[in-house]
Amino acid sequence: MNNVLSMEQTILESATELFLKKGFKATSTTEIAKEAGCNQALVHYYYRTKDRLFEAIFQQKIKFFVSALLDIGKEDLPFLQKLEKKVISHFEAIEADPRLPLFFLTELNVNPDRIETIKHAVGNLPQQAVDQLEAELNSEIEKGIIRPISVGDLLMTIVSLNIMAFMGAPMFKVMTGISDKEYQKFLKQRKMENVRLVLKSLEPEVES
Amino acid sequence: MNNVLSMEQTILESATELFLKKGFKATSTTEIAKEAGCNQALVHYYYRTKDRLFEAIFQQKIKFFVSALLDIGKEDLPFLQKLEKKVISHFEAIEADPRLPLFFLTELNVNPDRIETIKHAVGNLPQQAVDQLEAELNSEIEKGIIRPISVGDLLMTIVSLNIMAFMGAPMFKVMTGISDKEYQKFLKQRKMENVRLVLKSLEPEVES
DNA sequence: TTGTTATTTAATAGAGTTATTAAATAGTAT
DNA sequence: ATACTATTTAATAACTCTATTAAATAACAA
Repeated sequence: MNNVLSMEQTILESATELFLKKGFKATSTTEIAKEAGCNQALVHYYYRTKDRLFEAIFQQKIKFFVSALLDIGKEDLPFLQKLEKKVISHFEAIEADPRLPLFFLTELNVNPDRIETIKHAVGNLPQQAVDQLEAELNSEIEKGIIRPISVGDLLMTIVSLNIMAFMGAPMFKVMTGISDKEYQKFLKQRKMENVRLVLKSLEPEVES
Repeated sequence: MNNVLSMEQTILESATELFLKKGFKATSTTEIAKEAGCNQALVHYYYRTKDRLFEAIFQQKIKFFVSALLDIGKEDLPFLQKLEKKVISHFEAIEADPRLPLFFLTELNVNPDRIETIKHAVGNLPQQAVDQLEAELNSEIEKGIIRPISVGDLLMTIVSLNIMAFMGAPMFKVMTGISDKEYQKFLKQRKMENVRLVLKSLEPEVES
């Protein structure tokens, strides 16, 4: 609880808040300085350019987000139980900062070059995790425990359900007309709903 | 195929492309004019302010998007078949312009006031559609054909799966390392995968 | 206290932004 | 051809933004 942060840190935190809230382009270094309580030139003294400052934050957030999603439970549980845990921890990782998914998607859309930043920040961690999941998945499929499904489809399902539960809030509220409080209630039970959906999606088809 | 659009129309179209690509803040009226092939002042002559121009486009796109999602098949089909059709037409509506969901979410995030624009543009159409779906849903639940589920959960599932299939592309590519071409293949089969997932999610639970 | 380095600020160049105004050009009706 | 209106442009006011530079202040070691 060091309440006396260095100005360099304070600037980083103010910038983080503003970039997450308004995006790269709509945030000015003047604004960041004002928020941090310092002269605008100081922002440039510590981080040289607005873009470098942004990159530092973007990279940090990507690392946090990806590693939160990929720390694979190494426990030796049955596949479906491990998967359940994974869905839950993924959901909770997004819950920890629900602004991140939209932040990444937006900035990647405006400036696709930042994909390189991501690749550099996360390395081949995702690829490894996907490969491992795929191996386990195929093993279960062969055993007939779950229906044939590609690892891409499974991942897309998990990520879609979990991310949109948070990111889709504004749209969802408009469509259904529910209040913030009701949405909080909705979110509380949505985590287990997503688990149920994912597990259901793996059940072998019943021949009709 | 009227190739000779009025300059007013040309400006609107150029602005649409730029706003969709780079967002409100990162697009300048100068750039719009250049793209349209006219003087910058002309943009203001026709639309007065950048914000009014944006609002016109935002409203138009919201109307297109929402109505595409809500034109409920009035055919008298069994519920699950109607639902299947709905999932498919929703998917295809997004496919028609995959940039729209991220566009709405981003601009709504930067400027939450635009929710009013949406409400004004779509009126109570969504509420009506949701109510109707809810009635049909509850009727099927009572009949025991599908498991108890809230209309919110069902809608969230459909919208999540369909939107993220497109919007999540950059993230998905980074995670799995697949190419654009492979992603196109993935998308082709994803539509029916989403239908399967939604229908699966409604199956009554088997008592264990 | 003096010298040295680190932190912070004021000032400003240079570019880009929105929006307005008056003038120029094109189009059309009489 | 003349007058009237619609379209388009040039010019510019008033900002805001990024980045740099030199100067001021604070911190600290000798």
